[in-house]
Amino acid sequence: MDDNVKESHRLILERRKKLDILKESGNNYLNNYKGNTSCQDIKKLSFEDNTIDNEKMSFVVMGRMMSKRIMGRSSFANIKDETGVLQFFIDKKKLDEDTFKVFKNSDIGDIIYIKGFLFKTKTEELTLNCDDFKIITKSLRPLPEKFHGLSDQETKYRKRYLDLICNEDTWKTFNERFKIIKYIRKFFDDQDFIEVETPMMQKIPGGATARPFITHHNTLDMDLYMRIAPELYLKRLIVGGFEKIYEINRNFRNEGVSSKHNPEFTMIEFYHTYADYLDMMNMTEKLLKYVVKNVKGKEIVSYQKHEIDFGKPFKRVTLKDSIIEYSNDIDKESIDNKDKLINFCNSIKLDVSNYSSLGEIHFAIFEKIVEPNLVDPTFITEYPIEVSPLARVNNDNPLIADRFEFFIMGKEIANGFSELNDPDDQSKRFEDQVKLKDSGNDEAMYFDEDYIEALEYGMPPTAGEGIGIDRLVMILTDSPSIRDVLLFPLMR
RNA sequence: GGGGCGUUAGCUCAGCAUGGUAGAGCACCGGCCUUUUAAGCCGAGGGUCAUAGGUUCAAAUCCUAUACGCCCCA
Repeated sequence: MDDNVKESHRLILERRKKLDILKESGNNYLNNYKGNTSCQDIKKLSFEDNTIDNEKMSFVVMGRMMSKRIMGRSSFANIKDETGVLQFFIDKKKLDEDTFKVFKNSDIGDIIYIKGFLFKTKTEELTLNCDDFKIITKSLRPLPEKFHGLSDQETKYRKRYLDLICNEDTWKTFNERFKIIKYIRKFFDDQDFIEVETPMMQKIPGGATARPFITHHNTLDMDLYMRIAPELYLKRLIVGGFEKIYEINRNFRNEGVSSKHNPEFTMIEFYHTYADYLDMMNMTEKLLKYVVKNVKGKEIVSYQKHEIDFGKPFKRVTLKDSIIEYSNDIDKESIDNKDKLINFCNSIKLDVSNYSSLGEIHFAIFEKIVEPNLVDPTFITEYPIEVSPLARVNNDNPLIADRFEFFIMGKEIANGFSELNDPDDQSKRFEDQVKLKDSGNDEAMYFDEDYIEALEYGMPPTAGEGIGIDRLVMILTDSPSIRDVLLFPLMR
């Protein structure tokens, strides 16, 4: 109650008084009013094309009033709907007295109904000349300032609805986000992939190395984990007979919050039987080119003043070659020399004392010196087997997995591989993960016996991949922070 | 976890180095105004200067701590 009184400062009280006046006249949160067109559709019309016939046409637009310019007898104002903004005109002498009073008492932010015919102003702007005006929903709080809008980052994130009302850029970003997701779906649907759903709450969190969130089921008195990835369930479906599937959904990882990390984030994972990781790379390249073409309408996308060319073939480099390329001190001779590598790590202040294998050290070096530099769309291949516990081992080299990761602007966008379908090998890999977990690595995987059992029934050779949707959206919408592409990012 | 920056009217921001009764624009309220578009002109109102301490005759301003946010690093 006290909070309410405190919140009800003068601006709100004034608007509440206006609401009371509306209520007295019977206009109490009206409904049952519908527009017959949109701001955008009106703007497509023109007198020159003879697409406007004021004799026969009466336009009704519903939306939010965004600005108001009163000049005695005549007034101009703007209405905004989902499609855009339209100017309307009010002539005091033309409206009946009560209706004009309603307009006079309207506030910026009110949801309104306007009806009238079209004309062109001196400055050639198509404008709706109103013969009726109603306040449909009273807005009790003043909107942020009309010119600067809402620019406080914190308020933008916490009160996203205001950000959406005031900032065209925000509106555009989220429209693009959902357009990107739409085209990703279309890409897979058109190739007869089936969209499936798998558990968000899992007894054993699997499919990635990450710390999970724990939750609790009361009546079963059982702890459950929010999923860190859907992977192991999707592969159970492959065992079950699905051959092409995908899932677009949220994953939850209990790690730090930063401009690149939100505790919940969206991934697509997709699986294709009788395909391998090379097929997945080709498919990824096709998918991204398809999405960029359809969403951006061009091949070159600029991100934070860098130009990213999606038109040319994506680079493909092995992990070891990438290390050699981005370090001055390591060459073909020393890349597999552990002592030299450790010396190099010390020289770049990279602590690898917890790692015993060459593969882990390679991977650590890669993450530190190569990853941030992968600006152009680039596939990295030949990942060490130790850091790829769910991937199939390469036929020719037992130290590497048939796996790739894909990077743009130093961000890991995708991770894919030929799936490990040998249950005994998978069992050993899980055991290695459990050892890591026991030695204190709380991101290591659990042993999932049920999954091993599924593999024992036989999973056809399959390739699978996950793509981080948020990071992709960041790049395609030129957004510096993941929070800019999440409607409601987690705020403390 | 470490470092830097920030928090002043509903919104966007000055003011702070050098302490002396809180400022502007937008919004809102009243008046004028028949083609405006950041409309204009005249007038009025609006503040726990993030929070809690401290220094001082006196703190938005200096100091300390805390909260929240942003950026960089691990």
